[in-house]
Amino acid sequence: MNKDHQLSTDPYKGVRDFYPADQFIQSYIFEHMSRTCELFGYEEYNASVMEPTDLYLSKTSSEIINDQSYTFSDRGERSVTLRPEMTPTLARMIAGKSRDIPFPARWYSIPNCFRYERTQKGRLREFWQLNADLLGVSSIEADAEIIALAHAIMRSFGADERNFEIRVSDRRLLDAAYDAIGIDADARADVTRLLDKRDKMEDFDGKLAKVIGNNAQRLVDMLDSTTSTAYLEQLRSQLNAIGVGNMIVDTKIARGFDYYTGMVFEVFDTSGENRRSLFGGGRYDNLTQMFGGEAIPAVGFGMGDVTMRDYLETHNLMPSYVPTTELMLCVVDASAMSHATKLAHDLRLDDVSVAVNFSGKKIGDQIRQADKMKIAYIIAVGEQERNSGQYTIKNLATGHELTTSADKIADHLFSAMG
RNA sequence: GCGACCGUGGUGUAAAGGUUAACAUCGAAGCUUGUGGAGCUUUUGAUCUGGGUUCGAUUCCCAGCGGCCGCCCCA
Repeated sequence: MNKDHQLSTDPYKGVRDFYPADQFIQSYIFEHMSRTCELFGYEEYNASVMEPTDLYLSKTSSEIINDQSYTFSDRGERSVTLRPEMTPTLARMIAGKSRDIPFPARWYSIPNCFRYERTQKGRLREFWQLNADLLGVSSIEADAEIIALAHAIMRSFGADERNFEIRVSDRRLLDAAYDAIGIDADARADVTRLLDKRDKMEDFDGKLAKVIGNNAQRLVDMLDSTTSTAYLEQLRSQLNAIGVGNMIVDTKIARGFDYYTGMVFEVFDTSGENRRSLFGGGRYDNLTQMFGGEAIPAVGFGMGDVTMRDYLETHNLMPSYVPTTELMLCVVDASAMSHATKLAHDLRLDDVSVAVNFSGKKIGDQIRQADKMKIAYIIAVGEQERNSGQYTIKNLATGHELTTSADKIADHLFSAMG
């Protein structure tokens, strides 16, 4: 080992280590996402984190792929990109087997994605993002289901409807206004991006005027005069019928991306200080066309782990750590070690998660260690137990003890002894 | 890519242009050779990196790196 250069224990810039307590939170978030998706009939899929760079070129601006992605050449001089998002991968997979997939298809995945950019609150270089998509149908019921799914996941985390709201709009509103005013195709993407940031931007009017001149005021007036549409009201009524009561129409919601074609939505944190956007999605009916086949209508959303973790912290919804290890066998002296490992083996056959303490430390230290690891139960194993066949289960939280024979230990643990 | 603030043991804090960088906590050992949470004793362990100013820099200055926050961007 080179003495001049001490290896750092820090993770790479912008990515996280997940120590057991962190991974517990991560798993908690993933499990609620997965479980809720599956309750709605969504099937899980996955893919490699590496994609050919070409996949992102047609759909994405060159600045983004050049400056904000992890792109490198492999040994065969192919250009490879670590996926910055999942949707192109999904479109690729769907288009590749479109004849074999029964539509409508309901798919979800929780991939990690990479973006090479400056880190800040809620934004890291590696994040995980639930992607849930409903493909092959363009009906309003599909739009409603996607929003209801997003709502159900928030509820599964314990979020109250008062603590978040679902702002919904429709890209067709924008397109109609663009048509009416005669904004040319080149300017539309820029105008949409401006509109998307309208509330948080300074001098919005000035910047808009720069792009479309004196049509700016007409456009703003036209959009502001539209408070809702028949479609959005129908969507609201469908959502009400399936338990979603916090949808609001907000025609200022645009979403930054060009590929949306219909309903768009964004979920906001409504807690006092930061009423920020948590995640969102919408309908994109043309995306699979880039693979040359027919267009497959689709609607979906992406929900990031970093933002959700922040939300859970803000609203005191973080779960407390519970280790999967239920029991630690504390070995009183070295001569009892083989007896303890045999007992552990038998308990595992009875489905008990059990660890044997190999430390050789004093029994008190072993108990302290089990307590620090938040393990619920310990059994001291020594000469007494070996001779008598009787074991004392101790609950570390309450201090209660219960003595029983080896074959009854599992039953007692599962019947939630105090 | 731009800007603000920050960088002292594993963690949280303190101090000072000049003797041995302090406190708490955690870790290790013991008081206590079969039962944890308290107490006491002992003990390991730190000034991000490089350059400059200076007799002397961990402290001041510059750069880099890292953190955090904002902007840009957000596929």
